[in-house]
Amino acid sequence: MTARGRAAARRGRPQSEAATAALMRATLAVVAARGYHAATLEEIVARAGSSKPTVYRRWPSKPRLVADAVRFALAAANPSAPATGRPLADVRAVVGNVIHALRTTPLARVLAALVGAAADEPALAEALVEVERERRRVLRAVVERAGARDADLDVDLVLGALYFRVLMRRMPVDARLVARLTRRLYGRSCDGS
Amino acid sequence: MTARGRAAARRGRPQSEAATAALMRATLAVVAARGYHAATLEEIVARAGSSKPTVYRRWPSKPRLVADAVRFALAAANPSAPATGRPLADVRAVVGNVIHALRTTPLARVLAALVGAAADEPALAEALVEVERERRRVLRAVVERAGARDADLDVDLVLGALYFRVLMRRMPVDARLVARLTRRLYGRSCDGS
DNA sequence: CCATTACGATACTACGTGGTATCGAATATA
DNA sequence: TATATTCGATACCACGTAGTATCGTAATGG
Repeated sequence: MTARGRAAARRGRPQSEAATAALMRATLAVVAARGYHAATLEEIVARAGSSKPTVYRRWPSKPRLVADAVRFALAAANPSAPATGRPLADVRAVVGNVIHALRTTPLARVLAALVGAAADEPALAEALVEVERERRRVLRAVVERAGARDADLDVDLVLGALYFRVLMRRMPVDARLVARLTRRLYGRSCDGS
Repeated sequence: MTARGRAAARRGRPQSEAATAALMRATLAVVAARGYHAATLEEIVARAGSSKPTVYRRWPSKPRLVADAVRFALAAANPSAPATGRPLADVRAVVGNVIHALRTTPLARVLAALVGAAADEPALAEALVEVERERRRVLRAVVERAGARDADLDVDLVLGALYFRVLMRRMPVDARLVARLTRRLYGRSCDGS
């Protein structure tokens, strides 16, 4: 995704993986703080203790840099689905993971930036859909086991409610949403186990 | 919101309301087509058959222009809540209105642009929250009558699922979602009427 | 008819910023 | 040691565009 092909240990100085990781982190932080367009390469590079040429040796453009930074963030915040044998507990765990990521990482603000910039930059639209697909894959598995008749709809409901709060209402997500959501959708008065 | 105060019918040539409306429509169209940042005043003005000075006589900046354009769009697409006496029909009607607006107006793409730019431009964040509040006011009334225990949560679920599809999954909303949503949340197997 | 204000057209300024070129130093292979 | 490639620093260019200034003209009120 970033370095050039692993063709038999090339000659000169190798690319610094530390610099790459620092750039990913700095990109996320600056995009989260300023939004996509107001995030400047200058600030990203300064924060990473790196330089613009180092960026452009890895990524061909700003949108591609940001798109990879988003994938980098997701990989660290989307653990695979648990399977404890208690379906409701699994749902609560996954929903809790999403909420925790939205509360404690810059991912929420970064996604907001992506949603707006996706119209302009195809690379960002692609990254956005990938993020959604990965989240969906994990959540769908547990809501199916919880007895959902229309698992796709349930995923839209759960993720939708969470992102709606963050992106449109612009209010922090509350950890108690885990209980409210699971009770509403899989509570004792309806089906579910 | 745009013209100056109605202080005793001032002297010279009055501001053209036709030009104002044309600018609102053109702003919505261009922001929908290009996103917030790539939407240029030049293109908006050309499309409206107007000029930049005419814009800046009404709004002090681009974000304020776009913010008012969003309010303008919402006013045309958010009818007040019906009260037919049949709660489920009322819910279906309001959800159907939202879906219809998302399908047939540029509002969806405009909101996507707003979500991203809101981090940068306070005026857009304000407009975004206002749009959400108006939608919520209407929808909340009908879901309360439909017997929702936690009306705020239900509004988040319904609007969240719809906007989630549009903003993050980037797929068109389907008119059949009305039935799937209302059945899932207020269907016969649970409470509801 | 005169003063006032808005109109659309056009040219222009000011500024930010993505991206490139060029440096000397560092780190790798052969 | 020679060669290749990366590193961070810095300066620079090219470009787009928000916003302003200045036109001559059109529409209102006094």
